[in-house]
Amino acid sequence: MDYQFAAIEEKWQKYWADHQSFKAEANSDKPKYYVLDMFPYPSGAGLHVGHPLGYIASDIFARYKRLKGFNVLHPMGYDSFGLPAEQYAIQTGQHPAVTTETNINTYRRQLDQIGFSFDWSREVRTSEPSYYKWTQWIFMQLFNSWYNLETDKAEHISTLIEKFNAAGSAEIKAACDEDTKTFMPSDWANFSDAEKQEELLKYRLTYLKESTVNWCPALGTVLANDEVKDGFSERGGYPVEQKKMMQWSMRITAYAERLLQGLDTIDWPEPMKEMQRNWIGKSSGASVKFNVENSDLQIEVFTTRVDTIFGVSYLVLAPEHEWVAQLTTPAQKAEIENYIAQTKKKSELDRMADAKTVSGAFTGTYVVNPVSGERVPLWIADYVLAGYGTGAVMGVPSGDQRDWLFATNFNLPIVQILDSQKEIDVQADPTKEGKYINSGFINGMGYKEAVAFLNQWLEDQGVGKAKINYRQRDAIFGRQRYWGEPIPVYFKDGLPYLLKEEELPLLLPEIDKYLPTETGEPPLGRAEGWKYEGKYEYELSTMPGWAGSSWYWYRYMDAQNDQAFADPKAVDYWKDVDLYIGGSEHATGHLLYSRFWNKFLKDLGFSKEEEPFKKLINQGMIVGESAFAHSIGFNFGEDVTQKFTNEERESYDKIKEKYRFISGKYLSYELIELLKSSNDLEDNSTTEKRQAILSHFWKPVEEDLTAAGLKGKVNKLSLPLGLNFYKTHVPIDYVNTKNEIDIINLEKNDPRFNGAEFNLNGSVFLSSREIEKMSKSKFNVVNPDVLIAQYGADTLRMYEMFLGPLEQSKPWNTNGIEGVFKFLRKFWRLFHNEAWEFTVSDEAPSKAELKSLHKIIKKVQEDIERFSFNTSVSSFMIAVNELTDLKCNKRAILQDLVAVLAPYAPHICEELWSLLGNKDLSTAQYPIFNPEYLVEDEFAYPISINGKMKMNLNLSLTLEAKAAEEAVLANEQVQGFLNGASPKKIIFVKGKIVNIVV
RNA sequence: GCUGAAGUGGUGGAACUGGUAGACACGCAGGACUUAAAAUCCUGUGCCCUCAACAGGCGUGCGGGUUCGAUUCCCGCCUUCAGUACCA
Repeated sequence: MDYQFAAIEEKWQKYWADHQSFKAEANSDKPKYYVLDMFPYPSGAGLHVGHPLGYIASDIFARYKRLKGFNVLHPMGYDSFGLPAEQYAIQTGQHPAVTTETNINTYRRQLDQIGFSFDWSREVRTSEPSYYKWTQWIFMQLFNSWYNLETDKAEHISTLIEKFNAAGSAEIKAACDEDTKTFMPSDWANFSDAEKQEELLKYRLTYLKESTVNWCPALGTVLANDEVKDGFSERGGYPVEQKKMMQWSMRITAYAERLLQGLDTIDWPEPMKEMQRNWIGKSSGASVKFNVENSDLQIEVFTTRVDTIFGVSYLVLAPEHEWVAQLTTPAQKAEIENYIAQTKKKSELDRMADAKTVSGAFTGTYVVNPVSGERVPLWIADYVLAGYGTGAVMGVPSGDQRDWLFATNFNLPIVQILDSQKEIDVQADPTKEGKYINSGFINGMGYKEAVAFLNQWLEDQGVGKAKINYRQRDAIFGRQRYWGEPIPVYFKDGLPYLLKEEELPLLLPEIDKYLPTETGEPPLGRAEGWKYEGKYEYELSTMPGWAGSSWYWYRYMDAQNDQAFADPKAVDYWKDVDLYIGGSEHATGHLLYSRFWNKFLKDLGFSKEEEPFKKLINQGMIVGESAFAHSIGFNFGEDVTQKFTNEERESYDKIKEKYRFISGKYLSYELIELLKSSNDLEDNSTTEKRQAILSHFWKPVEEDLTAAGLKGKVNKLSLPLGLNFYKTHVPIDYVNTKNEIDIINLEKNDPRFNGAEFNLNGSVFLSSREIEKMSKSKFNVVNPDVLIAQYGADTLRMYEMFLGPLEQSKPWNTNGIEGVFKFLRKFWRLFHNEAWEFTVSDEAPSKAELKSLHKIIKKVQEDIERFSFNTSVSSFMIAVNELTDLKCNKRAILQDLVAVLAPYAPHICEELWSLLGNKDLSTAQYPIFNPEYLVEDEFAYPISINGKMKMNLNLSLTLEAKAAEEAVLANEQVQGFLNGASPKKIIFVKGKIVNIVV
């Protein structure tokens, strides 16, 4: 039979499901290997061809590892809490759980038909109570923990209480809030329960605190820093503002250093690591305290250039700094208040766009430089951020360009501090070279010496010390939304208390609608009678999207367990993820939070590995090729010498508006280009063509104008100035590879184009193309279902791999898919005779056949190990082409070839494998590569003269340099190329090249 | 601005440690089969000069350098993409 992909694929997908072919067990003599995909959010749109790219790669890898004798865990699940289902619920009243279930079913159907080797018995869904019970449980562990800086790990909160009981708080070294109290053991004993809880909250790894958050009014919720891009929400693109709110936070900053250090131990793409490093933003410097004149206050600043401290000519506070009001003198009060008001008006975006303009206001107060005793003015300016460092900086104009601009703008002194600084009257010179001048007791020192000396001096004087600062902030954990994990907390006397472990899961209550309450509380405030023990308020925020995804790889290890998030034995066996494939957009979100929770779980002894994902590969995004139909419209002016009556004016404006965009009439793209082309340097025929098009469109305008009695009072503007160009997305299904639009069907089937007129004469109608992200609204989504129906899953899998390197982002087009399909048919035909009957021979293979086979065994093995899937597809084609030329149908060759191809095209390979008389591929092994078959006695050496390749010459591979040189020079053709010139030198690289230098 | 990645035929891309640039595939052109089309098969296909062959010249973003030899290494520049941005 011919290659019947549909029947074959259905058959084997059923077989795999029935036989649980890919079920992994946590006990095996084989070494373990854990291949993980980033689990999807099941959106309503279903899968497009870009989604499976990473899944196909990981599936090939998983199947390959099984053939190589590994016990492979390759699971899949759904990150099923999220915003779209909730917004759909707000619009339609449909419960998010229902929408989610429907979407998951679509995803599952689509995933199944691609033939993935997932162990579905381990499926997880983050929105299932049996799953989020353990997300809540982890939250509770975090609440019950503090970070001990002495042991450098998280510990149970009870060890902190013991320390309070034994020695009070003075000696505690913890990652905690800044406003912790200093107290003696006796004080602690006398604290009321509420006071104790309040104090402990400042140490817990998840805590409630008044903090400045990113508030998104349109979504009605707060967002984490990584969910905000350029002042807009990542999802939905709504504006985000800063707001002070009581919020749950995760003390991820406690782990900043370990998150940074861990990056050096994992095999991740360098850009990913770099993004995380930037996000953590470690900088080392010093903190210095400046005394405020006529006050007890000390302003602490953080600087990375403590060596420049003698060059300080002013200090700046962030406008939001809490001391601004009390440090402003009465004389300056109005100015400062005015400046703060102005700053507040600016949105985050304005502030960023405004980066180059210098602004600020003087408080009237002076502070004292602790090293020089000099008094310098205290300013406020919005270039200082309240959220970073201490919200106060010292200004050193000679060494920092921003400080230089500020000083220049406000006439503050610019003091040179290093003898090597140049042209500081033109711009700042941030050099660290040279010796210090004008710098008191560090004069004459070099950079390193000065920093060490100053840090010590500041510490001795008690006015500062060396300090390491991180940009990363604690992660805001609460979301004012419905469709998320409820936080297992209730409030008693305004203080948060955890539920008991046995009370988990705290189920998401039913509510009447999915909007905030009338009093502005989160949607959970609508749940009637939803109270702990019938009287205490539950926390009304839910967890953020990243909560459920920050530990899910552990759940796959033991997905059904209701006693623990996973059996410790399973965790001990599977340990960590060996290969993780997913998009790079999760660099500072999911991947960072997951590393954080993993380290925490390890500290508490629930897992063993410091890092969860040993190797990470980012698949590139597949983007779409949108198509556009173009239309035009007119702008026209009026004859200024003739005045309009009111009536005329009115009808003129109407006509003007009507023809600004001429709807329902489209022009083929080459005509649009013609219209856009300039008047210069063109022949008359173009001008004529253009005039013809335009007069066609202008005719109705003229008629309308005449009817309104406006003829002669209106000017056609010169072209192309007077034209407007418009483009409309056309569904790409109606556009062929030559960019021709099927206008008949488009007009019939797409309501937007009903009754539309295309072109002037019904000729071929061209669209233009643009590369855009695939999305429904751009009508450029390619659905894998269609391709699978046409070519089968094996072709789709191989084609997606053939498209290019996995990591590279690339536009999708279906141009080459025929080639891959033809390859699979050709492969199928190797096993069949002319009449499409399955025929293989048991003859011994020839040397050439063995060579082809072992070349591909070696190549594919190497390619998969370095994730170069596209190159192995080419190699398969070469192998099959070679074997076809050799007319090879020998079992000894073909059986091994099937095993090598199986990870890429599993269905066709299972079929052939069983036709060859074997059980199924789960019993197969990857063929052993034998280098003997590739040994050659001869090699066609490229002979080059002065590095230019001239010819090939067959030489024995046993020849060494001397003999080879002689043989080359003895060759007539070589002599011909040399043309009498005598070689100066001959380079001979065995098995590679001969180069003759003349 | 900073950080990172990348620029190769008409197109997607290959060349893994400096050693035959353009594998494999698409597209295109020509041919076979066919009444015809589709499908299939065969041949050619980087550019330039040439009727053509032989031969030659030019070619991996641009300009230099190192080397017997550079897509690969070094220096400078240009372009594109991604991330990030008043971070003190």
